[in-house]
Amino acid sequence: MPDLDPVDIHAGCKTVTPLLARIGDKWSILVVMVLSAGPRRFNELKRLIDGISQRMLTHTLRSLERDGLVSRTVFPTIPPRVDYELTPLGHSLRVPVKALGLWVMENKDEITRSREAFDGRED
Amino acid sequence: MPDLDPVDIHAGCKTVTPLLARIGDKWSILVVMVLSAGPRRFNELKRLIDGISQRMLTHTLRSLERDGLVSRTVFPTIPPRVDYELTPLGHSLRVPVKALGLWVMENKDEITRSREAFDGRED
DNA sequence: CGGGATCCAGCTTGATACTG
DNA sequence: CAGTATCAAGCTGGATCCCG
Repeated sequence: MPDLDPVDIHAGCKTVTPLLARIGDKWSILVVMVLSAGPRRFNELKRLIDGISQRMLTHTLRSLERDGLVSRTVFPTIPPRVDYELTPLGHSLRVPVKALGLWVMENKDEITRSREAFDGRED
Repeated sequence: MPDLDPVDIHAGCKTVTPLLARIGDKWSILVVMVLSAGPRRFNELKRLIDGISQRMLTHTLRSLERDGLVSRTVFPTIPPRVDYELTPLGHSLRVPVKALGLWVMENKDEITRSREAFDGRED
């Protein structure tokens, strides 16, 4: 499959890039990976994810929930308890993301060297 | 490989997320995919990539070049001619990106439905 | 032709304070 | 405990003009 048709390329990228942008934001992948071990409560996530603010954790979880990657379960107790868990869709996303992660691990040194070479030849 | 260690997860994500953010920007994937068919000149790319501004094409190409995904060749003719081409590293990136693209194609309907359901239950 | 320089609007992220 | 509200800073992307 040569996929050389510019129209196809555009159509394909317009659907893929938004997802890449979504999971490329500052915290989404981290949240997904932490949740891959099992359900977690809000403050549990906040503790496990070093450096995230309350606001950004809320935002990230809302976005993931909206896309159907994470489910939110409220226990009407006092104090309130809310569990977040990866949906099957969320779990399935880990497969291609891990493939990309593997690519990065295999090539990050080359990328680093390329950057240093590029930055070095600024006269 | 259970990868349940929070430290490992953090370490892994801190290396993967920056790349995701890079190729998740507005134009990078599109440029890479168009270049996968072979080398192109600057204005050729600008014509092929609908809607990109001169500034963003320059920026995107510079970033990709810095990371070693794209090579830049200048022909000292008049008028000047500059060819951009995917490096072997750039070509290899297409594999995991296509895997992610496939995941999106398979699940975009479910994502769309989830979003509509989520937005619908805003009271 | 292939850019660089400048300016600006909008979005993303974070700090902080408050609430049921 | 699990958020919401508000504000501010920084970054991204686009429009426009200029240049060898």
